[in-house]
Amino acid sequence: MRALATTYRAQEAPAGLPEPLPQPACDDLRLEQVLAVLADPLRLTIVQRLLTQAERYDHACGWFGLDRPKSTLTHHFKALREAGVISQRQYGLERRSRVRLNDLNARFPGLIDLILDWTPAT
Amino acid sequence: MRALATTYRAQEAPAGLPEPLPQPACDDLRLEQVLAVLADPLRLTIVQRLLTQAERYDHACGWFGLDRPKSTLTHHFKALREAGVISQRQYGLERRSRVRLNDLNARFPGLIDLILDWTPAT
DNA sequence: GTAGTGGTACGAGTTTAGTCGAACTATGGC
DNA sequence: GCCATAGTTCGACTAAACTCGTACCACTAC
Repeated sequence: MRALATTYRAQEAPAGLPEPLPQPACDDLRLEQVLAVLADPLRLTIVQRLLTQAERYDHACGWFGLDRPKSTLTHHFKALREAGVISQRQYGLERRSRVRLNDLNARFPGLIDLILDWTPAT
Repeated sequence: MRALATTYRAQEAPAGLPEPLPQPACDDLRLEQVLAVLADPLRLTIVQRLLTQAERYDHACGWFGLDRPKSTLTHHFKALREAGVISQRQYGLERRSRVRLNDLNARFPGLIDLILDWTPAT
């Protein structure tokens, strides 16, 4: 599965998109915070699915089909965004997420491969 | 600093050493647990120092010069060992630690480089 | 207008993690 | 035996995190 990390295209945001919600700059990403936010299985699932199954540009949190209340999902997506792992843009009603691939590869090379190789506990 | 990860010799334990304290097998290492245990700055410091400054085989926890009570250090070393990041052997009075380099590189390639590249927050 | 949708914000309950003091064990030197 | 040393274990406190219900907001369709 690791080959995906390198073949996964570093998607550039098309022009005219909504601005991303507030997020830490690439230089401000902290390894300990990124690790902490990825230590949760649910968040690891979210990021892995974004990496492997996001065909289009990005996805709203309903797309993941996670069986949790909305307030729980909001909590986890916010944690991922505040740690700098994902960015989110507002599209009318929906708030769509994508992995900050370029920034993560620049700051923490190899991290994406670790996420791709992960398999949830049985 | 990243070059160290590949040049760092994968030390084999000499024969006749004390057995390691109980620790998870290589195949049982869980990424989410390893990330959780590395999300703490103090533990990240411990592992990084073991990787970069351990000249001999391994080191007791007093060697690190960490300004914390012994019970706190015991807690963190135990967390690292139970997550599979370090192994510990009893040498008379001392309990010496080393990073499980071979196992970590086998299961989570690239992780060691992330630890080596880390710089503590100012 | 109303209703439905995608999501946030707040707050509470529960759990987990970090910190540390005090008491304890085990080893080695004398 | 005594004493110092290296570390553990226990318990308590505190802080943080996860979960989730409720209320709320913004937008769209009708």
